[in-house]
Amino acid sequence: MPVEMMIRKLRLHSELPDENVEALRAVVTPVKNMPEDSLIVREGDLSTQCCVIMSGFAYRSKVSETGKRQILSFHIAGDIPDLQGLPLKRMDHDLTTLSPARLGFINHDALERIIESRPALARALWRETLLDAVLFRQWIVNLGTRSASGRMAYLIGELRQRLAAMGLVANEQFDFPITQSKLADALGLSVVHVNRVLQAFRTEGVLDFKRRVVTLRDLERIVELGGFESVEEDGGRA
Amino acid sequence: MPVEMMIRKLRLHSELPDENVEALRAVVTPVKNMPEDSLIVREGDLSTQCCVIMSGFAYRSKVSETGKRQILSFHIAGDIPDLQGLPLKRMDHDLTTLSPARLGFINHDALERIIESRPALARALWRETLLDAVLFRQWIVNLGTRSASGRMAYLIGELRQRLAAMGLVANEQFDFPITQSKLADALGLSVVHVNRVLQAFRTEGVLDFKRRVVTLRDLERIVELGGFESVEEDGGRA
DNA sequence: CGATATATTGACAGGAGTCAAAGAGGGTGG
DNA sequence: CCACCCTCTTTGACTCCTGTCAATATATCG
Repeated sequence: MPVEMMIRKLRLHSELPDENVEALRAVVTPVKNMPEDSLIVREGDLSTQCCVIMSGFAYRSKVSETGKRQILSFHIAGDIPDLQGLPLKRMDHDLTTLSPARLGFINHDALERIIESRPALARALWRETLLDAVLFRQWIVNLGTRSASGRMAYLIGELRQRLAAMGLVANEQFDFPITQSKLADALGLSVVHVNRVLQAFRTEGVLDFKRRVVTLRDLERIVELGGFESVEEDGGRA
Repeated sequence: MPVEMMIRKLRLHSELPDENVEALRAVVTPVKNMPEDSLIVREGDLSTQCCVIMSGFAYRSKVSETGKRQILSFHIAGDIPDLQGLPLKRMDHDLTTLSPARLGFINHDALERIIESRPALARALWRETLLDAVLFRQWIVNLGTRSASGRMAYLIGELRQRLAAMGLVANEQFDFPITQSKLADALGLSVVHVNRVLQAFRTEGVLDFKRRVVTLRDLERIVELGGFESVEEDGGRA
């Protein structure tokens, strides 16, 4: 049951009665398989449903008027990357698969109906969209205050933590099928420089980024370089 | 009635019955005057109330482990900059006054009580927190894709638009009492370079940043430099 | 009118971008 | 099974935007 990832993540952040969880589970439509680089929703679209990542990766991005694409965030199994579309409707960015992915969908009308009578669920979803914003703020700090290698280390560190919470890290190694060009778009760097940073990490034994798989060789250094600090340990719960 | 700014902003983004607005107005406590550079809430705090800016400016910031402070956003009259504290409770960043400011406060318990029976209001607040996230995403694009002057132009352009929506821009001129050092922290640049950019803008007749007041001399250029595009014209309404 | 914060300048250094070309990998079709 | 192609990665040379350091000028304020 791949919906479990989503449930797991929600319950990591909010207390939820079983009944609410069941109601939510019931409105997730059958899974759809999508190849990599498929646009799920486009900036400007009016959303009528939101998507649940069952497996694989997705990313949100925007292109600035300068023509450069900025990747805003990466999403993993369990995430609902366009949940904010429920209240906002109009998408302010694109959502694309990074790898082949299995997606579930939740129709907005159906979701509205079930949260109407379930305040705890409504609140949990609100919190979920705000935890998203927490990551954006951290990303701003990352872009604004760190050097190229620091940014890269931070990205890997954050990803590792989120994947670990979903049980997707084994032996300090995880799947992350991304090109250096997309890394560059996420970090606000040039492809060439991303390559240089990765090379350095490899030769210095910090981490290895081969064949869609990241291997963390010196977690200590990564945490240090990325100035990474643990987040959402309690999901901000009171 | 300085609460009107907040009401005005909410209604710009969401349809709200008069009754809801009255209920909301009723829970805003009397205004408190704060001098500039006063910390309103600190990272790590558990919020029990949220604040409404009646007049003046505030900013949200985080310090990265490198010791550098990153300013995440600026807030103006009408904003509720820590609204996300209602569902999240634990603050992930600081909130500080940029200028002397008049603030109102809304107790969380009181707010919970009034939104419990007013779904439209609850939804409006949810949307408000998400519009905040829209701005964060744009800021990520700004930091990740633009040059120093582009970032500066974008900041000014965004601020102008938000101030204009609150009726705080006259003759392409508005109050913005900030030091170059804080601008640097917001833009991810050094103070020296911020100074250079501002100098250039001044001599090229793009804009003037004197004595806490910004004068836009060539809006065309600013929009062009900042690649600024209009947002929240409809607040994302369906 | 000092005292302190802020703004401004100049010289210099260096991280990251750009350009261009060469390798590697991974598919695909014959 | 190999040749070919296309995308992605890697390298090297060179440029330049932005940071750093340090000194000076200007504001602001009690």
